[in-house]
Amino acid sequence: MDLDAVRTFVVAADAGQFQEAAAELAVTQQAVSKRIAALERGLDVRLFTRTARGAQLTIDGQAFLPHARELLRVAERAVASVHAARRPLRVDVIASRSGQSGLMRGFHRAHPEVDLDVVMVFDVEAAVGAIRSGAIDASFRAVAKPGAPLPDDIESVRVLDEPLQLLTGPGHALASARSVTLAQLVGHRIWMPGIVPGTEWAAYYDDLVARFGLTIESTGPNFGSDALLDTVADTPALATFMGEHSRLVWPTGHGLRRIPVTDPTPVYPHSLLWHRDNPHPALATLRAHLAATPPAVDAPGTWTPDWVHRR
Amino acid sequence: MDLDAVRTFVVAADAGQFQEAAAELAVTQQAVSKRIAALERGLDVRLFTRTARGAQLTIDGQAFLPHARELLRVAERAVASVHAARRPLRVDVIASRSGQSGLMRGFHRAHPEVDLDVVMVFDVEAAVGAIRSGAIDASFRAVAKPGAPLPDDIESVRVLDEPLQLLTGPGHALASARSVTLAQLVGHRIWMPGIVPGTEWAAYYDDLVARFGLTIESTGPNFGSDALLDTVADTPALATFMGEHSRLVWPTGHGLRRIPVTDPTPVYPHSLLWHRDNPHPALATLRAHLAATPPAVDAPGTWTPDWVHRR
DNA sequence: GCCTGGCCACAACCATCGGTTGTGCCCGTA
DNA sequence: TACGGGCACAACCGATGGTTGTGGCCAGGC
Repeated sequence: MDLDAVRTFVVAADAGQFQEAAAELAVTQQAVSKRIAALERGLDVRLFTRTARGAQLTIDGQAFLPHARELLRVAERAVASVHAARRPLRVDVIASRSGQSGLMRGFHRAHPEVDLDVVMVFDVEAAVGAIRSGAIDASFRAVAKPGAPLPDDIESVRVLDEPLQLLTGPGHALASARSVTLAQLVGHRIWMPGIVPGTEWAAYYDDLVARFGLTIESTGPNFGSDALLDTVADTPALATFMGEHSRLVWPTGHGLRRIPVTDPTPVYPHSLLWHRDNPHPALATLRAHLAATPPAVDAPGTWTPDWVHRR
Repeated sequence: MDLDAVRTFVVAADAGQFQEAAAELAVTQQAVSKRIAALERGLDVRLFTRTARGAQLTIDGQAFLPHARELLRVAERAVASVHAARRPLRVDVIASRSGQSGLMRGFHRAHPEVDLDVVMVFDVEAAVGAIRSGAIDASFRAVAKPGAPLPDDIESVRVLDEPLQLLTGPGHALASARSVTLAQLVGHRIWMPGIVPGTEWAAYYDDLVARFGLTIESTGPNFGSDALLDTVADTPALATFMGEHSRLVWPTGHGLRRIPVTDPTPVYPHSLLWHRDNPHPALATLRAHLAATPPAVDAPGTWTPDWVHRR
């Protein structure tokens, strides 16, 4: 299937004849004829009945036409998604299934007319670089990590404090607890593979460890959340942290438990970052939406690192 | 933009390297490299960063990826729409904006999972032929026209009586009437361009004329409903009939009036036609849906031609 | 009833494209 | 430092898709 052939088909169907379609496409009538013939050969179906006064759609052609138009629409949007001018709002998130994705879903429900592209860059440093270069329009990140304040041209606002929960298998010592305090976690092994030193998320957990004396291991390669959950479920001595709003593919029959953490509740501080001069209209819409659904940040009984930007 | 290149892009993005993508696509690594390079050239953007250990998506590549997947999905559905096996349910309607379209919208709301293709064939005779050949699965038509009973292998059921309304411009003698009787219409000129002798809709209006002594002119070419509405709006001596449920693009500022017709109310009898042996599962769903929303047909005070199939 | 005009398909020809093989460069690792 | 894995470039070649030229078919007019 060739998109040029599909476009030719649509034009010919609208024109009702190959000749006019050829003129519109600035090719010869014979070229149109060959394109349509090739499309028909590829689909193994007749799309037009050729008459002396033009070409008329067959029933199959009629059925195919709206799909062809849709195909061209989607192709156009695909091209637009990588073209700087009038492209969808491009937002970076820390993980596709983590807390800010909920915010984005809410935004999409409230403003379905806004086109969105979601990407993931490495860390807040890369995000800031991408925002400054115009590669992305906004980023949900924790800011700023120690010793690296945000540049002047990057603005940010706290939008969500996401409580961390303890995730354990059924055999874990704390598996049956309704909730646990941070003090209770001292001495337990908490496993979070994939933490990369130097990133803002690593800094967050470093601070958490230093402040409350926890034991967090980030050894071993990160094989994805499925493998992580499998391991935690099968290893009574291991637990892990997980954002309250994260939507994982929840394995059934593993007996996994999500346990709230209290006294205080560690919360991951998501901020929205954007460039001061970014003119994308949808960025203003997103900011207005987030401002209109005021987040509960720095609530009593919650903990964030000292270096987190306050409102 | 070449769909093969898009497919290659998706496979390479999933694989994380060109080599593996090449194996999966049964081409050489060099071919993959060239396809991706061509796609990047066409989009004027870099989609991968090439490393010694594979190829990684750029931010643009990440943004493009879901659009590429969507593109392939739509292409697949487009191909399926003309392939006999497991294609969408293909339904013929008499006009895209007439009454049965409302039924189809209701069906689509109730069963959004059912894929539909809507086509228009010439008349009930062509529809029966298309149903018997398998070109379409069902048809909304008035059956049967005089002297042409339905063949045994075609089944039908009345699904909707659509009242006809009078459509006039603001200067028409009946423009301010709340309703009109058929007897009142005698002597008025009713213009319905595009009626083709020999079709079932022509037979319907022929019967209407013969029974109530109306004057219906079908002279002149049919330039579409827009032109019809324009003419009716500007010509005080002209009116036309229109189905109560038809959804036209309603021109504003023309002062067009829709006036119910009574004593009796002429109704257009839509039936669903299908082939006795058609195994398409969605056809059963459609029939069940229509049966579950029982139509009011042959209601008191309505008129249909004698030759219309009764329940 | 024949001629004419409009429209599409087939044939021949040719440039471009997209595939292959062969090879070189780069980078992470033993 | 040598090695291996992965990607890009070059040369080559068949397939593809464009063009021009031509013929057939059908509808409408003389």
